Amino acid sequence: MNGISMIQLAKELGLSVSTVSKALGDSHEISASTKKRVLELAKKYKYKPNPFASNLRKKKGKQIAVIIPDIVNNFFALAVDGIESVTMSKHYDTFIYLTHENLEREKAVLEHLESGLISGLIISVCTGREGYSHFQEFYEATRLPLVFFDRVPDLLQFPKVITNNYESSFDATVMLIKAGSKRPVLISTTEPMFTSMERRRGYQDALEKHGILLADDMIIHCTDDMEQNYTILRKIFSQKKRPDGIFASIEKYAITSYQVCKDLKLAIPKDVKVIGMTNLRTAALLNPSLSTLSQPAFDMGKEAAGLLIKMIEKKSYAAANDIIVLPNELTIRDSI
Amino acid sequence: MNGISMIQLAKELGLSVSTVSKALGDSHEISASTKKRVLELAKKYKYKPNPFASNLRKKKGKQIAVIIPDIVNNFFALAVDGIESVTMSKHYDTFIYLTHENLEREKAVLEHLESGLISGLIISVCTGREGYSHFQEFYEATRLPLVFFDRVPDLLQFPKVITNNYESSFDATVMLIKAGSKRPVLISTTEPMFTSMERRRGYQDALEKHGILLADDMIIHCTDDMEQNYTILRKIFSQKKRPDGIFASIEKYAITSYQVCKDLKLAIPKDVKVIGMTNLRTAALLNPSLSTLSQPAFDMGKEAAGLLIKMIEKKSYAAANDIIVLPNELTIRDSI
DNA sequence: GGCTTTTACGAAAACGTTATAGGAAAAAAC
DNA sequence: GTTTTTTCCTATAACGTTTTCGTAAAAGCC
Repeated sequence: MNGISMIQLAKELGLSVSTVSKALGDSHEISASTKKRVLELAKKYKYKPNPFASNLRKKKGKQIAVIIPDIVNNFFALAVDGIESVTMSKHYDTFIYLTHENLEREKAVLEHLESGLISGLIISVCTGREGYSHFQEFYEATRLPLVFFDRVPDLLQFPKVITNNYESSFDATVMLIKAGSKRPVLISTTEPMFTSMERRRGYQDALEKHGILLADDMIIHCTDDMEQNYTILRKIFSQKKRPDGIFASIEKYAITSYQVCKDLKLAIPKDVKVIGMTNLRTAALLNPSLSTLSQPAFDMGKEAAGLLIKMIEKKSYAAANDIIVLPNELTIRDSI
Repeated sequence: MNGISMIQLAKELGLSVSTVSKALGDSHEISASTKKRVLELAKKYKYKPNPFASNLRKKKGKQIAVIIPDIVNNFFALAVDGIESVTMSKHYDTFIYLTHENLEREKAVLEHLESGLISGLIISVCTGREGYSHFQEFYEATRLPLVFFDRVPDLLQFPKVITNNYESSFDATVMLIKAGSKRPVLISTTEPMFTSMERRRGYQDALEKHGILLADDMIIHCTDDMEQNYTILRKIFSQKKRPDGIFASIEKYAITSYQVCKDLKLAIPKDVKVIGMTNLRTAALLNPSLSTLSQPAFDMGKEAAGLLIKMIEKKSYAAANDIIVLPNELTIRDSI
């Protein structure tokens, strides 16, 4: 419909289509002079190879997909930024799909991508109790390289980019305790996930090490629904025997915690000390400034994309169940 | 490489490829019984049409692209969320490209997309003084539908989704004045852009209407570089005759304004009253809570994507230089 | 029963590439 | 001068669809 095709180029040059194709591919079979002629005419007409024809013939393309639960979240936005910085420089195109923590949607996207539209996949899974067999199935069906980041399925043998969740959660909890919290709670997701498990382990071990008994109600499970979370937290913090410390293991939960404390007129950090796992740019500007455990989101995206492209381009990279671990950063501010 | 092809389906069914193709396309040329047989076998083998072959033959596909300056920005993240919600439901795939306010990058992406990879394009332009001829050229070359949102090139005849920037900026400025600001400044971009012009007009007219003389230094130009902005603002607010009100026309500027006021120990709203044009979810939690003029980002994305897909699917939709105007929302909090 | 129309399918071309195989001319080897 | 090798190009067959056209058989019509 739009631009000129290789066939037309060949015709005008008095060459065969295969010669033009090879010339554009800088093949050694083509003489320097011919290459020059071809390149010049191609440039003159702004020739662009048709990606569909090319992908069809080569049975692969330079398109990858990113599947994440949410984009309105600084962590994922930064990760996408990191991914895009790599795909851009390597001349890959990046599809984006949002699951909104909906497992069915995640499965649907995966099934859709079985068509072969892409050559690789970067995923941060949505919370779901049903296991991760759909990823395995996707891989069996397509044999496409996939890389997980942050929210990874621990049982599957795929390359992953994660952070030192256990250690940094341990440290964050210790900070809460040292700041004077006698009864710090963990706000976690309802769904079992490797990431949250690790954070939980860090939290628990820190409590244990400091002789604090872990009561059942000290691990608070929240959902993806902010209003529901508000209700849950408000109820807990309205109790007489309310917690005096919060380790919010997800960005959203930190925000809601602040909201609840504000509405219940609980002073931070006097009444409640808070550390939030978040990449909010405004953390320092909150009232009071929020102490954060932030993930190297941009770098995680970069690493994941770099790994994926390496896998796509080098077939040798078969035994790729690498796990890249990057460190989280603990920033203490006024909320503690 | 992966799944089964139509050819194999046809072979197993004892039908021709064309019959299978038509059956899967629910053509009237095919009997109900045959359709049923085809569908059943296709389902059994989880047949997925090869999108490259299909796109090549049909000369179009169900892929669109989104080009935005930034994703680590609540406004654009929400817009992408809105776009994705539509493309997802209409079974389109969405490419994402980030320009980071780099005009060369924007041009490069556009040129890359001239290959025909996509069937439509949604853009929010990056700040740049060189005009917008590359969009026109892209359109001439591809005849592909494009929709602009928020940051639109006012001179080009393309469909656009914008907000009532003039009116809402007027209102926001009036609020600052009524709150007692004698000398409210506008923090704007260095680059001339339709959006910022409109906001500026609203600001100016509000001043004029309230008898405040607009001095040269009351419109502060900031860039994309947050550190540089910090320096600029700090200098201005360190002066003896410093401003007593801020209308930050971009999310970033609001954050930096807070940072500067905090560092200079200027009390908000006592010393400086602030309204920020932003979609920050944490606006209410800032210290003090930030009064905002927020854009209906999600809905803008939805509208833009809806419009684009309508244009892609109905060829009749030629004279599409619609302009959809959505209202901004002014939320007064403690910063004023 | 002879005619036209409809139904239901198949053959083949096309979409624009890339890869394989082959071959003429030029260069190198002896 | 003949043989071998290298250089440089072409023809052709894919890749997996969709679409156009053609045509038997079935159905409708009088």
